Amino acid sequence: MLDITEVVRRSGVPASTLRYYEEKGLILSTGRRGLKRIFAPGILDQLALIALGRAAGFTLDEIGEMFDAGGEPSIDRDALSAKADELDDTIRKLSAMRDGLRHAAKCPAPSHLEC
Amino acid sequence: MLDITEVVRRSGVPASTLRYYEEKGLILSTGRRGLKRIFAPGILDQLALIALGRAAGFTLDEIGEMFDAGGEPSIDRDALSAKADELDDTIRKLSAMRDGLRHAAKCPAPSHLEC
DNA sequence: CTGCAACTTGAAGCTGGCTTGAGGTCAAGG
DNA sequence: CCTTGACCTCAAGCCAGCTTCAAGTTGCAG
Repeated sequence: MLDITEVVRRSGVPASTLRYYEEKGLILSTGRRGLKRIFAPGILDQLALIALGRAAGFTLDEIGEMFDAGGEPSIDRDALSAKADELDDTIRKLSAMRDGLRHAAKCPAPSHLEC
Repeated sequence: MLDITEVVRRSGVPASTLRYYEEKGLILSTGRRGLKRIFAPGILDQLALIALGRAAGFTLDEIGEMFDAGGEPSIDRDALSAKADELDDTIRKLSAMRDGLRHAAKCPAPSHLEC
């Protein structure tokens, strides 16, 4: 069991954000020591997952639909695989962009037109 | 040459957004017909590029640094390849997440713990 | 020449995702 | 037992990225 200070230290996520996520129902604190929130160790993976989802362009609400407050994937398998497909699409586009950038970075032609 | 109405129709990007992008210096209108902005045909690719960048998690300002208002990649090749590396990293993470989602969607175990 | 629909501008407003601030509460050290 | 300081709550504020609104042009149909 980790108190909030420890979670902040280990995850790098600010306490204000943890409270905000809890309020939104994305995470769950398992109790209090005095005033301080206490979290289960799994919170760390869960926060990593949320960060990942954000990087993937999902909103907090969408992430909330994909995983319950305990970090378990949603029961709605269809929704999950739809999100996976969305991700696949995003990944393909980003790969194209990355290749484009790398080419632009290397290509010695003064203007891109001359390639 | 396309007038703004045509650009809206073909790109799906609202006029208000086009004006906003122009104000920010991300795109350039090449003139006016009466009041109406006129754009070069390349604007369509450029808008696609901006959408891509946004999906990749770049801010409008970052996108503005990667490409000039004409849509040509920035001269700063180091910056471009740095962005490409960032993208690579993002892509790796998203792939991991996609695989996780797909697994969760398929795995028949009642709880994820039992895998 | 008149009307009017479609554009224009500039400013204000909205949403998502947090952060900040004022004022309160607790537990641990001295 | 009392101070201290880290946490608490609740409300307000902030930034990015747009959208909306009021009021003003303009080209074109009739």
